[in-house]
Amino acid sequence: MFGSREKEGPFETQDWQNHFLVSASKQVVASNQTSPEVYVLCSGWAFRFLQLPDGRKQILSFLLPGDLFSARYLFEDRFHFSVKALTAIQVSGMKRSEVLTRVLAQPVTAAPALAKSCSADAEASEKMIAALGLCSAEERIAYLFLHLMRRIADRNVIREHRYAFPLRQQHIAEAVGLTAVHVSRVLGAFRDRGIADLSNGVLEVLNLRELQRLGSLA
Amino acid sequence: MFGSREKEGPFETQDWQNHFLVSASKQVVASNQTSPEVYVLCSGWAFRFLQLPDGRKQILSFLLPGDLFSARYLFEDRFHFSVKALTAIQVSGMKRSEVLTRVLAQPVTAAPALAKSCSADAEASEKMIAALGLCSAEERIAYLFLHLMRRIADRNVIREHRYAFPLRQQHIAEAVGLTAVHVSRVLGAFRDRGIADLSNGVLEVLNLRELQRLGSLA
DNA sequence: CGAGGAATTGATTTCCATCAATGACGGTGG
DNA sequence: CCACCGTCATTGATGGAAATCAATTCCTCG
Repeated sequence: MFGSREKEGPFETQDWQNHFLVSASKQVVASNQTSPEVYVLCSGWAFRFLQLPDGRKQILSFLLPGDLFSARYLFEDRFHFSVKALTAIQVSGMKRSEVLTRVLAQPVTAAPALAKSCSADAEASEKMIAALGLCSAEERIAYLFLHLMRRIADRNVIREHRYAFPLRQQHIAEAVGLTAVHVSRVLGAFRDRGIADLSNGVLEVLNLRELQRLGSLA
Repeated sequence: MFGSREKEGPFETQDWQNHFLVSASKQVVASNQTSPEVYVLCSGWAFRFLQLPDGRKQILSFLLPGDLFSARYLFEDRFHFSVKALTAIQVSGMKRSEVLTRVLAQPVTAAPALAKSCSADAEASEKMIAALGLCSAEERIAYLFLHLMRRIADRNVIREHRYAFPLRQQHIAEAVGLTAVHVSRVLGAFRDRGIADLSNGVLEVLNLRELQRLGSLA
């Protein structure tokens, strides 16, 4: 595992902590893999996904800086998904046993924080189920944009409705259950209708109201 | 809330515990509702769902006897989904504060159990995302059948590949993102091809291999 | 017996997939 | 510097899976 990760000496600061770099498009963890560490994404974008034996791939969620790969893996050592770097990323791995000891020593403060993280993940998953089960192509893509915009805005200051957005159309397709060709058509329609423009890794929102009307799910 | 639940005297055994009955098709909790209690399904089937303002409805999961409405709601008092009884059911409500106190008093034993429950929920949600994003109508329905069969088999002894299965075709449709009409056609095809027969609330599996080939997702 | 929900079946339409060709870049090496 | 290449995006033509519309049958239950 981590076959192609690039370790850097200066990051090895503690025996229970472990930083490394992964370049864009490289896989970070594989489904079914076990690991004595839990991971946090420190910089860049990544995504979690499932892959079927026949090659079909479903992106489950995108990971942004600060995200745990998944909060629930504090108590489980086998991954049930794979993770791939979207951009070049920095990852921090921490010994599970160490983290667990610290968490269990402070249950009253740690438990709600963990629960909150799990709960947010679960809520996002369930909203995605609704989007996939109920919504049209346009609605799904609008939903994905709004969901990611909110998460980005929670971390960064956004100017002029412009968001750094390193997704290829193929990633959007794999996240919302469409083909890349159809994603291209929908994005073209969004541009033509003055709703949003995703080009060159930047998402520019031209008509937030309309985007919300399509993708709010609320 | 619980506007139409039927409370029964004999069940009021403790001040922090609270049993009641809900008849088929009645809603048990509403999205956005808060509650000082956490709930366990004691008998019958129910389902969790999201509903959009325009009326579209997505079933998130089915609840079987023994299921918590959702493990993560130990730490949160606002539901992010609604629950409806599929059959007549018995529900047990327990004071959240009471349960929480007991859990936090025994973090080393309770935390992994809770985590396991959350993890199972999350894994199921993510597999459903993959099914909706990647699979055909036949594959999705086969997946739903296999998933529920496994959960039923964990609780009951199953004879001759026959499972009590109180779902209407409309429920299947709302769970896997299809219309009831199309579900009818697929179920008809399953019968014609000797794969499975769902009639009168009983699912009979005629060719498990083929059902697994369609719906295993593995 | 009649009423209403559930399932089935047929006809048609719609949305998205598929197949295929082209253009726009950005890097690479001669 | 520019020909070459691979990746990504776009666009058109066609096909297919599931939705929609509509009619009929089958139950169950009052």
